[in-house]
This record gives sequence, C-alpha cells and structure tokens, in this order.
Amino acid sequence: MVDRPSLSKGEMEVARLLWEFGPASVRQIFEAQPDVRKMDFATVQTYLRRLESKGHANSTLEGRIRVYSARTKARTVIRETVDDLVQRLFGGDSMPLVRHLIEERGIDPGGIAELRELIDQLEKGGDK
Amino acid sequence: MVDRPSLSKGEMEVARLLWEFGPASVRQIFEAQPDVRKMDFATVQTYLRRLESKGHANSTLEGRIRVYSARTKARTVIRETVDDLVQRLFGGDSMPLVRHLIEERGIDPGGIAELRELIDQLEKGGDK
DNA sequence: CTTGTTCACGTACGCTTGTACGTGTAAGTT
DNA sequence: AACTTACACGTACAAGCGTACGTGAACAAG
Repeated sequence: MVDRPSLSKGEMEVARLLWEFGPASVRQIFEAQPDVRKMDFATVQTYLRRLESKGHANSTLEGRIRVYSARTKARTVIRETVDDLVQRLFGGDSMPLVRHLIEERGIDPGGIAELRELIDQLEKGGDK
Repeated sequence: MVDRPSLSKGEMEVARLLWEFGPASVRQIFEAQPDVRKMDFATVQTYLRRLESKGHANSTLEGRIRVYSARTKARTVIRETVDDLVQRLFGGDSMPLVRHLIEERGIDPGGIAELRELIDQLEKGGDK
C-alpha cells in the first residue's frame, strides 16, 4: 500500500494508454494517441518517465528500446482519483456525480440495460 | 462563453463552499469548512483571490470586509471538470465512470429509487 | 489613548506540470 | 564508409499550485 503520488492530467492520459496497450515503448504509446490532440513524442516520453518516478510504471531496456509497463492497476488509480474529485467537488457524496453523468452526458441503450442490472444487484446484495 | 482557466483541486474545494454558502467573507468560508481537514485562513484567502483572478468569482468591499460571490455556476464547472476527467481517464466514454461509482461507492436506498427514475426518463425521451 | 484582534493585501518559495529542445549514439539506408 | 533516422536521456523553463508569512490599517476592549 505504498502511497504513490497522484497523477496529473497529462500523466493520466498516458497512463490510460499504457493500461490499454500493455507494455509498450514510447513510440507505441505516442502512436496510440487519438489523431486529434496529440502530444509531442518527447512529451509522452517525459510523462512516462514521470510515471515511473512516481512508482506508477516500470521500464526495462529491450535492446536499445525502453519498454514501459504499468505498475499500478487502472482500477486503483481510478478509485483514488474519483474519490478525491467527489470529495472536493461534492463534499464526499457521490450521488450528485452519478446524477450529473446520467442527465448531462446521456447513456446509450446498451448502457441503460446494464445500469438496470447494476441497480438490481445493488439492491439485492445491499451490504456494506 | 469566455473560457476561464480550470480550477485546481484546492480552488474547487473553496469554490464548492462559495456556491453553497452564497456570497461570503473569507472568514465565513473559512468557518464553513468541515472541522477535519481545515485549510489556514490565509490559504482560503489566497484561493478566493485566485478564483477571482480566474474569473470564477467576484468580490466587493462591504465596509472593510471583502465579500466574495461565485461568478460561474456550479453546474458549469462540474460539467467541464467531469468532461475533462472522463476524457483523460476513460477516453471520453462516461459509462465506465458510472459503473465505477455504482460498484465501488454504493448508492443508498433513496438513491436507488432516484436512479431508477432517471433511467426511465432517459429511456423515454431518448433523444440527443 | 494603549493594546490586542481581525482583516486585506502583497509577497514568498519550493514543488509540480505542461511542453518541449539538444546531444550523443545506435541502427538502418545508399 | 557516409548519411539519415530514431531513440534514450539530461536539461530547461515558465506557469500553476499548495501553503502560508508579514505588514499596516481598522476596530474593539479596557
């Protein structure tokens, strides 16, 4: 449970790509970026270095290419980030955020079905 | 639609108090803080000043007391903040966040009922 | 009027973040 | 071998952030 520093916005973006595209070189992460809104190669590199120095990634040299891999699970980082946001923006109550997401951002039909199930589950095993 | 700089975490906390406790002096915001995790008076003051310089608050001197009031609506800031988070952490898809909130943070019984209604509404007027 | 209290306001300071550039070198191309 | 890419790695640097301190003025209490 070594408590790692939290991620900045830019670092999060790179971390997400790293989670999604597994162990990867700087170039691979660089190219995994959506075409719009691309960071410079060197910027991606810096973020990966910073992720490593914060303990959120590991790296090894494979030949002359440095390959990074995530060291913390997405779920963990997401939990911490969201908890923090809920705390600061809503004083700790997460319902307003759920409400906001549903009202303002909409959910597609598949999501609606899934949501119904989630709620049923919640109600059934209404523990903790 | 003047595009104001986004808020830092500390600023958000103060902004939330300002939204909740209406136009208020530094001291009032300072005292509105939950007893644990209190910022110093001067720190609150700095955040209010910064909120103003970023265009998120206004202030006037009432006698010798400076009174701050929010200039941007909570809803707007929340939308921008959450949109940004969803973008960076989930690549723009908000469903994973909803799922996370429900699974990891739980919703109280009242919330469950409300959620059901929200979903029904969504399904009915399934536009946009 | 003297002393303590409460503010506003300017300032500070080290750390983090966004966003790279430059240099040296290994590998690929002609 | 000479030239061109592609990398790793060190470095940079201004703006933003967290967290106040200090000073001087206004007010309140004695």
